[in-house]
Amino acid sequence: MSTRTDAPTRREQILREAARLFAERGFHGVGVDEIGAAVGISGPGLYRHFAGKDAMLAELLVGISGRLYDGGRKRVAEADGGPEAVLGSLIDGHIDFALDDRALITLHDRELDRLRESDRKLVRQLQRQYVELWVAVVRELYPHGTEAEVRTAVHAVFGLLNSTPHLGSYGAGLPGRPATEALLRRLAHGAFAALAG
Amino acid sequence: MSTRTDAPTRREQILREAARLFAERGFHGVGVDEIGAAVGISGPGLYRHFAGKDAMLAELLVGISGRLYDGGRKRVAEADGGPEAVLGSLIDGHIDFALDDRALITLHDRELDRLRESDRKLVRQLQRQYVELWVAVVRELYPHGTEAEVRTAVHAVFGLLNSTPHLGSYGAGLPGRPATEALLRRLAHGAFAALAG
DNA sequence: GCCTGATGTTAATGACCGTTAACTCATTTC
DNA sequence: GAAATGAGTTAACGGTCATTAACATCAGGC
Repeated sequence: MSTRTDAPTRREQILREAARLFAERGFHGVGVDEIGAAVGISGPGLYRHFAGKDAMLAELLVGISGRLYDGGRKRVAEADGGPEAVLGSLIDGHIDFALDDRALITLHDRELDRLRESDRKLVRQLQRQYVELWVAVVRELYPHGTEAEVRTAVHAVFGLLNSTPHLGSYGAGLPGRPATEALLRRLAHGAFAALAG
Repeated sequence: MSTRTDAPTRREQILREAARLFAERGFHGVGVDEIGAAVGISGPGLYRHFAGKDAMLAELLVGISGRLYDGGRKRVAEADGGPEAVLGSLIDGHIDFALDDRALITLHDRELDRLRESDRKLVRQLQRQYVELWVAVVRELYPHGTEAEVRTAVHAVFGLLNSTPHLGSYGAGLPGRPATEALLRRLAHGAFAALAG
């Protein structure tokens, strides 16, 4: 439980840069030499820290889905004020995540199939559990929707919240961070409200 | 102007299979031999129809953005009934597209940077023009929003509508096609309605 | 003052893969 | 009916790239 003011360890540096590069140019589009260069060492030097390129991707994806799920569970447990408050907290958490870790968001649904069977299973299970958190609370709020409908709606709202990485190409003229948060929050609530129909 | 009951030409076969494979495993993840095998010829045979693997991707991406933009323009021109009707028509069109061409949707925002500079520019320009169609009508409907806000909201709704490819991994238990259409339509309208604040 | 382990380095290896070469075969064209 | 053209084939080339080998450096612990 360190206070996280420590200097980042070499492994962490590598993971961060690898995430950035993978998100920019895809897993296959980035060479180990490039990743090495990004942290000031050269290609094969990485093998002192990771078993291979695949291992980096695996650690990134497992880590991200785990953090997402844990964060969600915590929010479900801690929010007080009924289902609306829980859903609001889940939305806020996901927005933070989407804006903080755009690179990982991109990776998360782009490179999943590059993983070994076992890792892929693990990631998918974490994803599914995270979705279940949302589905449970949304069904509580809008009980007349079918399970399938609600699940699809939750995925759709994820798509909405995860849309910010696509804005990068548009140069300037974006709203600032707090405005974007507020906007996404409003849109997500609006979409769910339409479920009541 | 053929009535499109013709047998698909070989080029078209190749493009369709290439799109499917690229979407499944990424551009770099698919070999030319595989693409060839999918249409019953072998790797290098493809070079009778395309200048190279890159050319296939380029044709797919330019084609898709072009069709999207043209469809949008047509709908803006033809819809009657004021901005709400136009927006409704744009949403319907995008939903059709997202459900019909999931593979291309996936490609569209995943492999854009594999293109030659000139093709990439063209695709981006078509994308931008398509977005502008939406931004114009949404601003008409919700005039108090800033340009940046509206643009971000439009992108977010694209994310929402394009979310269906991510559902594939979830096996059965999805709503049927018409139900999915209706649901996405409702969610999109709900999100935009929240812009009014 | 050495030994050891952690962390790098560069050079070599080997697989994969896009592309080209050289050649075959059927079909159309004159 | 020969010539040309279109559509394939297999074999070879060449580059890229992850991974491994072999070697270097340098910190601490004893």
